[in-house]
Amino acid sequence: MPPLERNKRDVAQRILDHATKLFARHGFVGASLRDIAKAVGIRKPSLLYHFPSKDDLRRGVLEQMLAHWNHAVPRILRAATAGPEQFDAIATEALTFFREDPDRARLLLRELLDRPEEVAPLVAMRVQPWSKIVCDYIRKGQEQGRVRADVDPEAYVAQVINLVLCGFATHISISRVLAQAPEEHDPSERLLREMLRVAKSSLFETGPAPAPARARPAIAGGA
Amino acid sequence: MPPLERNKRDVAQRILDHATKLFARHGFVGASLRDIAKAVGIRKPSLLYHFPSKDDLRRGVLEQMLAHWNHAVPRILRAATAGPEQFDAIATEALTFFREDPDRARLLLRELLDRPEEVAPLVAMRVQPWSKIVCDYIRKGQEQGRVRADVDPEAYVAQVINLVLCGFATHISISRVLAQAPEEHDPSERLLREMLRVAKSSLFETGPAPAPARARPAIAGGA
DNA sequence: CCGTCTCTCTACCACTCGGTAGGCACATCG
DNA sequence: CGATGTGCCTACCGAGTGGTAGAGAGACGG
Repeated sequence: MPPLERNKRDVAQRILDHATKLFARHGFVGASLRDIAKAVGIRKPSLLYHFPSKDDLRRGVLEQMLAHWNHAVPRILRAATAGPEQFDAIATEALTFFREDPDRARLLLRELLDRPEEVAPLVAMRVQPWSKIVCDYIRKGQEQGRVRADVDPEAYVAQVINLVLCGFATHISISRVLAQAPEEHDPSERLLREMLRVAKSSLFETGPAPAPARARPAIAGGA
Repeated sequence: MPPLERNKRDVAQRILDHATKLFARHGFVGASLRDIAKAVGIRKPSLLYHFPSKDDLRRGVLEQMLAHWNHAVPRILRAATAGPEQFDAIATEALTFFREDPDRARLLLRELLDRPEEVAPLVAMRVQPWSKIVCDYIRKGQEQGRVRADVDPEAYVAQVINLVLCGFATHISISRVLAQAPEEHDPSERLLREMLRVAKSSLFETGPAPAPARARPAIAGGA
C-alpha cells in the first residue's frame, strides 16, 4: 500500500476515533463537525473530504464499533463452547468489549435512544449469533437441571444487555448516586462484580456464594 | 386562585409536559424551542415568557419528574415496611413510576448521559432514602439467612436501577433485537417479567421456580 | 371608563450549524 | 520537466438556533 493511501486511511481512522468519543460524550447533534475536526487537528472541510456528510460520519462510527464487536464475537463464541464453566468465560469476553472503551456503551445507548428504527436492526444482526448460542446454552442447561427452569432465555439476554449497556454508560453517575468515588474509565470494581453476580445468580439455582449455614450438594454451573 | 393565574399555571404545565416528551425523544439539543412551542400551540416568545431560557425549561422538566418521583416514594416506602413478602410490593410500586410514562426513563437516562455532574447529585438526593430502606432490608435479610450472603446491597440497587432505566428507555429497540413485536408504550410483558425475575432471583437463595426434581425446604422470601 | 397588568404575538438579532466553492501546496508519474 | 490528482485550506452560503424588542389584545381594579 503506497504511503499516501495509508496516510489517508490514517486520517480517516483518527476522525472516526475522535468522532466516536465526541458523539458518545455529547450526542450526535451535540457534537459539531468543527469540534471533531479541531480534535483531529484539521479544518472542517478537510473532514468533509473524508466523510461527505455528518450522517456518513455517524454511520462510519457505528459501523466501526459494530466491526469491533464482530471482531470480539469469535473469542466470545470460543468461550461459549469451551468447558462446563462457560458462564464466567462468556461474561468476561463480552465485558472486555465495553471495558476496552466505555464510550462504546454510551454511543450505542445514545444511538438506540435517538434512532431505534435504524439502529435496532443493525445491532440485532450482530447480537443474534451470540445471543442464539447463549439461549441454546441456557435451554440445554435447563434440560439438564443446571439452569433455573424459570429463566426466559431471550428475555434474560435482553436484561443482561440492559445491565451492561446502562452500567458502563452511566456508571459515573450511578456511583455518585451511591456516594462512591467514581473512577476514571471503568465502573468501580464493586459495581462490576455485582453486575456479574446478578447476571449469574439469576441464571443458576445456586450462586458461588459461600452458603453460610446449610451445606448443599454442589451443582455444575456454580463455582 | 383567580382563573387568570390558574390559566398561567395551566400553560406552564402544558409546556412542561410537551417539553418532557420532546426532550426524552430527541434529547435536549435535538428538541428546539420552536418545536416545543408548536406542540403546545403557542409561539416561541410566549414559551420564553413562562420559562426565561431553554435551560430554565430543562431544569423545570427535571424538577417536575423528580417531584413526581417524590410523590411516588411514600407508596414505595409503605410497601417496603409492610409484610415479609416485601419484594414484589416494592418492585411493583417502583416500576409503576416508569410504566406510567416511559419517557421518564428516557429523559433521566439522557440527562445522566449529558450532564452527569449536575444530574447525579439531584437524582442521588431523591433515590437515597428509598435505596437506604432497601439496603437495610437486604442486610437484615442476610442476617436472617433469607437473602443471599453474597449480595452487595448498594451495588445491587445500582444494578436494579440500570435494569429498569435501560429496560424502559430502550425496550422498543431491545424487543427488535430479540425479534419480538414491539408494543407501544410498555416493555412487552415478557421482558418485564424477566426483569423482575432477574432482580428477585439474584437476591434470594431460591426463586419462585418450581424446582423440577429435587425438593428443598422452602425459605422465606421466595414465593 | 380608564389605567394597569398579564399574556401573546410579529419582527428581528447574533450566532452556530452542516455543507460548498475554489484555490494552493505537494506528491506522483509520464 | 510538466501534467495530473490528492488532500488541506480560507471564505462563504442558507438554514435554523436561542433569545430580545416592542406592540397589541384582553382581563382586572379604581
